[in-house]
Amino acid sequence: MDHKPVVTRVPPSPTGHFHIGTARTGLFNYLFARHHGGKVVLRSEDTDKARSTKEFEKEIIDGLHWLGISFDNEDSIVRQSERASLYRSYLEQMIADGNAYLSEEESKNTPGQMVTVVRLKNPNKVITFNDIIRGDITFDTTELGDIVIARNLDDALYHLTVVVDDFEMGVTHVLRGEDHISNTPRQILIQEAIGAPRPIYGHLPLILASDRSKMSKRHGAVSLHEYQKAGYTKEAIINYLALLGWNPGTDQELFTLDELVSAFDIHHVHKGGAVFDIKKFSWFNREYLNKLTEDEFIAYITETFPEQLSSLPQYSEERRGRLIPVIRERINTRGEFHALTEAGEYDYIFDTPSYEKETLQWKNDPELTATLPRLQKAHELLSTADFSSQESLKNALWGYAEEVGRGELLWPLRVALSGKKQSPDPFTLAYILGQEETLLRITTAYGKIGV
RNA sequence: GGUCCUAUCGUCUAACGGUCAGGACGCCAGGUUUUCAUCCUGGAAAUCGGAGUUCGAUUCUCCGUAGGAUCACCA
Repeated sequence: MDHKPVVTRVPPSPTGHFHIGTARTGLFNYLFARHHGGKVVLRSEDTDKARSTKEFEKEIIDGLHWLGISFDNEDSIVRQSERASLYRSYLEQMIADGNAYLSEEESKNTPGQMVTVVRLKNPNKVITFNDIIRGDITFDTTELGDIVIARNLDDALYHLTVVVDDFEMGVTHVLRGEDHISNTPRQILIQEAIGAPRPIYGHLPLILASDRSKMSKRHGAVSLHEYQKAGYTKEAIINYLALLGWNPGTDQELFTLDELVSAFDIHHVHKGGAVFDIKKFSWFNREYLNKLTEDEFIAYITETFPEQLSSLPQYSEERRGRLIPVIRERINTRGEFHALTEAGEYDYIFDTPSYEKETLQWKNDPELTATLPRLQKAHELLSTADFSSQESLKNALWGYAEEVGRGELLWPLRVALSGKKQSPDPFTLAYILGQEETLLRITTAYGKIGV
């Protein structure tokens, strides 16, 4: 029975690439707000002038948009770097009220230099706040001391800006990473000092690396861009991220963003951290790739790296086009597609394969020459076959294959066409290669066997 | 180390105090027209430990243990 409309916020700090964890926290704020018919506001926490950049800010905002996460202040995104005078007025009021004071001391950043920082006058009390995910959490703030809330009147620090902005922007629910739990008591102290109401807090479990520590660069890819580049679709990313630390209470696993909005229930958020499992993530990606039409799939493959297809020789557009669906069947991501073609896995489609003639021998045959008549018969059948589809080719050969033995015919035929022991089935191969090349390779095969 | 948080298959997770502890990913086996892949079927796989409350604890309480987060003039 919430009477106040819900307002959540996503406050990235543009001091680095768009972290996957930031994306998830943003997603949860979005889902919660939209589920309750409320608002989500975006705020750039760029008070650290030394580390914040416009480029990072753009990357993060673009990333959020790419994922489909929209905000209610799209045209007036709040930048803390532009609100110094607002923070100054709060600082002055706090000092006037005796809740903060100017303190002249040696700079921690540049030792030897004296500076005048603003410190909060800590009332030294025990604070208990209710976390919608974890229940009551109690801290004794005494040990915090008089925390520094601004480098000077015009240079406010994180804790102050967060509290002021959440208040000014009417934020009702603060959903953030578990790593902020210990920041909460000091922010509550500031709230009380400026007379701001306490929002409802909810601390989300962290995304963990496989060693169960907070996922960071040293564990590998952490930025959204890296996954985007590897070919993870936004649908898969949203879906997988939503299910890390949250469950719908049913067995459903595949969700669109809109479905997540209606299914989202903050009470189904877990307390323990969740290990990021790239295997399951890839499975989600594959699920979404499977929904693509062939044209969409080709667009997907060439989306960010048109040159990826160039690892497949250009000279045979036709074979390339027929090969793509075959590769599609065995990849989860664009990156895997790239790896396969780069590794030359399908070179035999474009270049005459080289192989030892012994490879042509079917395991049940006593000697290699046994395959000779079958290849000749296959050649004969294929000379008049309809090459317009895999099915028609299968029809052309199947009767004979049944008669002489499937493996007896199909095995040498595969090797003749691919030069490999592992490949798509011969019908598919023949279809991709086309009649002329198919017949040529069969001829080459029995030429190898010689007589 | 102080403070805080957490604890169900390898991983993500489900289970009004009463279930054969369920699902998914992955893995293994078998099958689906010859190999790989796909697909289908099946299988192995978990309640951190110890007390207590209770007729009955995965579930509630306490104590351990383990893991994590955080201890800035970063955010």
